[in-house]
Amino acid sequence: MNLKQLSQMLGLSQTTVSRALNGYPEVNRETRERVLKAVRETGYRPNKAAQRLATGKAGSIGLVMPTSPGNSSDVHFSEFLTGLGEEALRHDFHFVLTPADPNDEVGALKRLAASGNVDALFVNYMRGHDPRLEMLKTLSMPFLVHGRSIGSEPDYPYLDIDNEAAFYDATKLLLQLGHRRFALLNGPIYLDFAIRRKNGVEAALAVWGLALDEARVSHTAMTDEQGLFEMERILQLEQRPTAVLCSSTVLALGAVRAINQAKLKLGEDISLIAHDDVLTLLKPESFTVPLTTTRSSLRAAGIRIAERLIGEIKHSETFPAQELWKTELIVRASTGVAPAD
Amino acid sequence: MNLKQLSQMLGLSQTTVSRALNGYPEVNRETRERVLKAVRETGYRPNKAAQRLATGKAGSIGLVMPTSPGNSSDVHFSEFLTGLGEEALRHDFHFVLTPADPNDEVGALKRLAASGNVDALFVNYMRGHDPRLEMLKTLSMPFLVHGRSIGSEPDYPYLDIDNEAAFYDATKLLLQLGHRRFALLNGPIYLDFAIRRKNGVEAALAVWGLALDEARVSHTAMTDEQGLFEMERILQLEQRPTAVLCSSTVLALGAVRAINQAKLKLGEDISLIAHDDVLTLLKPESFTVPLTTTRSSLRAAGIRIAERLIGEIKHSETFPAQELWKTELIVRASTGVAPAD
DNA sequence: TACATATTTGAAAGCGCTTTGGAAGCCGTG
DNA sequence: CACGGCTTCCAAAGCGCTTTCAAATATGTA
Repeated sequence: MNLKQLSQMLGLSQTTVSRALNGYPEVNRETRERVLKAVRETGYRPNKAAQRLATGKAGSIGLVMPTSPGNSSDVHFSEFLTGLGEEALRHDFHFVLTPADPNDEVGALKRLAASGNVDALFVNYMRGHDPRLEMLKTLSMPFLVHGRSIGSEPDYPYLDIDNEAAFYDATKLLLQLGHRRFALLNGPIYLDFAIRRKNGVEAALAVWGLALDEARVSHTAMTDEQGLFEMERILQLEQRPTAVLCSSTVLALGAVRAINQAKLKLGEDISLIAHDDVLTLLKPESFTVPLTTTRSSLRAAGIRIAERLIGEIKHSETFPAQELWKTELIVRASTGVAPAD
Repeated sequence: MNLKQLSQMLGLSQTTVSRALNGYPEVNRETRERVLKAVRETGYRPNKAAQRLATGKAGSIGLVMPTSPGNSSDVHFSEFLTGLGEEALRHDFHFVLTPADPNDEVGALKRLAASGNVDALFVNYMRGHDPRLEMLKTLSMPFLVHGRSIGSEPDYPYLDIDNEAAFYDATKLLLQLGHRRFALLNGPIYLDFAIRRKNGVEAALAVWGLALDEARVSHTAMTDEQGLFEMERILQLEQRPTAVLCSSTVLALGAVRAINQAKLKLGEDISLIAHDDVLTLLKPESFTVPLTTTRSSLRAAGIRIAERLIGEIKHSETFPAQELWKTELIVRASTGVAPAD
């Protein structure tokens, strides 16, 4: 069933049917309803390739699948993708995926753009001074960055959360509770968000005239295993910290296990604040001791990013190029007054 | 730059240029070379949408991204995808991805097929009597299954490894070494491969007149954390097993940790065989005690599946509909003679 | 009533490619 | 020389949609 057949069936021209379907105003209400009814009955679906050829729009967003160790296929990425997918589905968009050699992400992106299969690009897992940015700017294809790239001119469209403020505030809370010795379980140091979070912690400490002890900082993949491992290590240091900041609830999962194994009481002997991406599988409120968190939904970010990209493609809408979301500091039982020395 | 311009530039017809590019035989060698040279110089890339409209081939494979807990975004899936991607890249194919609600995988698949964006479908993470099969069969679009679905008529095209034989052989080896008490750390029981692997173990035990004690079996997500957890549990049972079979080296990672923590010697006090998907990040030979494994490369499976699907789409080649790969039993230090009681 | 203005529809021209159905030129053969 | 058969090329007809331009009808105004 194609447009021609459908329009003949209805005794209308292809023009009118096409217009009715695409929501143009200049078609009579009755006619439009008649068309929509027929579509429902026949199950007609416009041919994408034809649409694409006619409009030049592909109806899809390209993304390069990260396959490098440390960020590949982790639970955060999948949570984000779910959001992206939800919104895309709503607009009948889809993703085109290229799994790429981590050493050739720029090339993969370039090929994806040249393939003519996508009309917008999306990148994430930004690094400091990320080389992909330069390339994207030369491309004359809409793109959107999730996160930012410290060290690069911020003249590109992005959606990011205010990582620095989040960790600044979290640290400040802990400082106010009397904590003076801090640990930080962070993501890979080459990633932008990790850099900013660390900056946030350091900035808050500086206000109190304190510095972050590098020995109590870890930069690892964001898995619970790493969390366990690093927390165990840090707890064995002399002068163990009384406060811990975690870049993810996944890391916190391991960290909490280490804390329990060390027979320390969370929220009493040691306080912990984690960043909560609102993962479906891991809720900070359902930890034995509910976790204080800085919260920002990764899925919501996915939805928003899809919304922006699709809007740009469809109606060449312009969105604020740069969005910086505030995180929410939610205090639960894992933070308490610092223990007396 | 489009075909028309290119052909005018060359003083040829579009027909000839198109034929030259697509490798048709009825074009003079000189002419073809002239065309190819011009393509290289101008950087001409045929418009995909137009090709697709003209040929009806989309040049892409659809897949539904599993987002359900337990199989979402795990390291196995990403390894497989890398293989798929490698081969696809070679043929200028790409994937179209739909993240789906785990309760509506059938619907997602259907929409993907109807979208006209793909010309073949791929499914994996097969379950017993998988409902997706019925749907795929009605679709008149090539598809390929990774794995099989026990309980369904095996009349669909698939690529699978012989899970039953793999675990049969592994168990047999252990039996021959004198082991009599077995544990099995398996994947989720609703997944086909888990069912078959368990069957393999039981079949081998039956030959010796033994049965698998359900208390020593676990069905969990294939993470190292679960491996650790379950192995700890099993080691605390009275009459602990002397031999362990793991459905993945990832599970084995945790299991080995539990074994070490229990101060047991791998390959002496307790033997272990894991199934090795040849993950880039986790090599059984680099465990402290190298692991005996049943090996079959997940990435190779990805490559083969892409090859088959793309071949079918491009040249309507027909491949053997059903392939069952044998796994390789590789003996290393983690298996030894059963300890005297 | 006549004319201007909305409102609604349609014919036809693409979008950039593939492919069908010839046709031109060349060769060898009888 | 005439003819069939190759080889090599081309004109033109789609593929199924969108969109421009124009026409037809309905509505309002003087």
